[in-house]
Amino acid sequence: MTDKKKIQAPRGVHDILPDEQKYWFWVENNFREAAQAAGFERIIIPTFEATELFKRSVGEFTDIVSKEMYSFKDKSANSLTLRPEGTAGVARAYIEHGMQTMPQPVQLYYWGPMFRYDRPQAGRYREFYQCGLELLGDYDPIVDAMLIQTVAKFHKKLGMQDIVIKINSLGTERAKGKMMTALGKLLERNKKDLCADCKLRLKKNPLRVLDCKTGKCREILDKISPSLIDSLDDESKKRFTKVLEYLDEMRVEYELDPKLVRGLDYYTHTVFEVVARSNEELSLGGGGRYDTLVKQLGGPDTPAFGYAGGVERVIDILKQQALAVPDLIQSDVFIVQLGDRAKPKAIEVVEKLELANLRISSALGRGSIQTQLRLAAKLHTPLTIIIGDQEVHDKNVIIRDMEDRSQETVIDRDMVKITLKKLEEKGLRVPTIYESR
RNA sequence: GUGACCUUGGUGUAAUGGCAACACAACAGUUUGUGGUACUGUUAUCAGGGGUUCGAAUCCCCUAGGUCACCCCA
Repeated sequence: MTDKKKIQAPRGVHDILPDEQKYWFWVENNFREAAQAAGFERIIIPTFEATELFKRSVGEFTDIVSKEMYSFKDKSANSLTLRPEGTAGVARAYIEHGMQTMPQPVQLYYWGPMFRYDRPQAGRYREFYQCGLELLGDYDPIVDAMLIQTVAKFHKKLGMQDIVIKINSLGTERAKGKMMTALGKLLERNKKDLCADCKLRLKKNPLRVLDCKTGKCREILDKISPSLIDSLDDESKKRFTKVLEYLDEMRVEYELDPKLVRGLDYYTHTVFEVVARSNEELSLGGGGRYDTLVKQLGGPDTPAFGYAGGVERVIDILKQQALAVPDLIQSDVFIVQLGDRAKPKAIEVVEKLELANLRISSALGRGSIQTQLRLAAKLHTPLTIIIGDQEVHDKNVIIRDMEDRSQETVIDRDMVKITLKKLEEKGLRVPTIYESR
C-alpha cells in the first residue's frame, strides 16, 4: 500500500456491481427464455478471433473495422482482434464445425461482451454486452419474420413500452448495388443542399447519407426515399412483401423505414432495428439477412438471418421507464449464531441446508444477534435460523419468518424439511433450467 | 478522431486563495438471546503529476477518467 497511484478502469469499460445485477439477470433470463422458446440453442464463441475474420465479414471500410477494432499481435505474431460483434464468429463456427450437415436451419443464440474502440458516451462503451440470435441455412421469408417475432417477444417479456421495430429491405446483393447507384444519382442532383458531412458520405458510401439527422438532408431524403423501394428488383420486393405479411399474421408491430440501412457490409434483403420511442437516436438492437457471408468466409452457400441487441441500452430503457424488475433473493435462509458453542452447530446446519439445494447466507464472524438480524433484514432473506447455546443443548433450532416475525422451534431432525415447507408456502423456490416445468 | 463542460470520503453534495463541511452508507458501541427506529464514535494527504503563491480543493499546465455534441453504432 505504499504506492499511492490509484489504478482506474480503462476508458469506456465499466463494472457491473451487485446492485445492478437484478437488471442483468432479468434481461439475460428473458432473452434466454425467448430464444429457447423459439428453438434457438446457445453457442459460446471466443472473445477474440483472427483479425482477418472481421475484415472479411464486417467489411474493411466500415467504421467498425477501420477505426474501432481492438487488434493486437500475440507472441506468434498472429493478428488477433477482440470481437466487435458476434455474427462473424458464429458464421466462422458454422463453417468450422460443418454445421451444414446438421438439420437446417441452425438456430443459435449468444450473450457476451463485445469491444469497440470508440469515444464513450451515453449508451456507448468500449466493452459492452450484446445478446444475439442467428438463424443459418434457411432463405424462406418466414424465418425472417419468426426471428423478428422472437425479438419482439423478448422486449415484451421485459415489459418494455413504446418499442418499435423499424424494417426495410436492401434487396439482393445486386439490387443493393443498384440501389446505391440510384441513390447516388438522386443525391448528386441535390448535392448543393446537403450538409458538409453528407457531401463526404456521398463519395464514400451513399447509403450512409440516409442516416443523416440534419434538417435539410432529412427533407431531401423524405422526398427521394420512397422511390428507393421501387428500385428493388421484383424478386427482392416480393420477398420483402412476404416477410411483412408473415409479420402481420404474427401480429408483430413494425414500421416501414425506407431510410434504414445498417453499418455492416454483409446485410442484404431484410434489415431491422429495435428502438424505443423515447429515444429513437439510440437503437436497442438490430439485425438483418446475410446470405453471402458464410460463402464469403469460405463456407458453403448458406443464407442466414440474425439479430444483436445492446444489453446496456435495454437496461437503460428499463430504468428510464421505471419498469418493475423483480428483486433478487440472494439467499433463502440466514443463519444467526450466538456465541462460540453455537458456531460448530451453525456450520452443520449450513451444510445440511446446502445439501437441500438452498442458498444460505450468514455472518458467522459477528457476535450480536441484532447485528445479524439487521443484516438478514437488509438482504431480504425470507427465513432466519437462530442457534444459541440453548438450542445446542436442546438439539433444536429456531426458524424465524422474517416477514411476520413468527418463530417456531423445531428439532434438528425436522429442520430441513420444515425450512423447505415454509419456503414453498411462500412460493419462493424458483425452478432452475434443469428442473422440469 | 474533433469540440465543450466536469472529477472533493464507499455514494450524493458544500466550501471559489486562509483550520475540508453535511447527509446517507459502512464499521464499532449503547445492548453475548431477537431486525429496517434512536443516540455516540470511527472512516478524505480534495482523480494523478507538475507549476504560481507566505498559503491551493479553489488559479495555470500536463496526464487519466466522466458527461454532452459531432462522427459512428449495440
